Amino acid sequence: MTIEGRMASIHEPRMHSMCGHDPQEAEMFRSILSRIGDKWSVMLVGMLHEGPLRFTELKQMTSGISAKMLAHTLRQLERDGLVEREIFAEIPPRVVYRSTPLGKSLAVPIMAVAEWASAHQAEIAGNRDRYDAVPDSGA
Amino acid sequence: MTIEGRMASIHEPRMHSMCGHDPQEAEMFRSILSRIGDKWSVMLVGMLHEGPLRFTELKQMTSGISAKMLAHTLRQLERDGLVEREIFAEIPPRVVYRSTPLGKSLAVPIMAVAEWASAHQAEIAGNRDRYDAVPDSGA
DNA sequence: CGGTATCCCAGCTGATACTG
DNA sequence: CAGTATCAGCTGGGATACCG
Repeated sequence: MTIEGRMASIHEPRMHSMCGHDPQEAEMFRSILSRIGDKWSVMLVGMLHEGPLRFTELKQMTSGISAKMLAHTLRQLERDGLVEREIFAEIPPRVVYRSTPLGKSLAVPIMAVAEWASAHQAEIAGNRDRYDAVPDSGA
Repeated sequence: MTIEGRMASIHEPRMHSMCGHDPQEAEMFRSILSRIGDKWSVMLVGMLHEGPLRFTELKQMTSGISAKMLAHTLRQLERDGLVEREIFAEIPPRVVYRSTPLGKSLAVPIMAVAEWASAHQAEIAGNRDRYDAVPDSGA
């Protein structure tokens, strides 16, 4: 093994070592990634990272989401321990969602990915257009 | 606004400002996130970040993936400009996939998320078990 | 080896209507 | 306000068979 190889193995995380172990761990790993990547989770974690919000506020900020999916996604995030739900016994009812410490810790790498997506969306849109326009690269 | 609040607004990215602008940009943003979060993309980007691999190697390393989904996911990543495909006109055929600079740039935040997932999988598994076991938090 | 074509089902998602 | 219930459509993704 080269010096560079050894240094890489010390400093850089390796994807293979994260998901290759046993099938159960790999499934857990993937289930977390797919939770992160589903249609609304990232956006909701990002929203709640900035402060607690109620159901309707989240619905208004997250344009396009239906009440059903908002409730469903929040239940998933709550199940994973990423958000907390607080119900106020009032009329009209008030429910506030807030990020847990675990949720906040996820928000850090999440926001890095979101920043990447934001920074490269024009480039990716261009790549997609070029790919879709050309039947194959050589012709 | 507090000092902390002002510093946060300068230094921290805000999710709302990334996806709230116009619907088209928001859709692009979400399409990138869902690409990142789909069942296999993250794993493949991670694998290829460590070096070029051929189709069969990827298939073997990424346990559980079908040929169909491997091909499909690689096409998507190629379309986005995240991976490159090189075909060698040999018998038997050989096709090598490698990460592009754009793909490598994505690998950085991707690996951070993957590390987070790896580090917290036990905690999340525990949270899920507890959530599933208890009908409601008070009872 | 490195795919594609086809079939098929589970589950995600939206729309609508209803409730405490 | 903050949901749930139900129906229905679409898509993701696996199994299998086949091709260059």
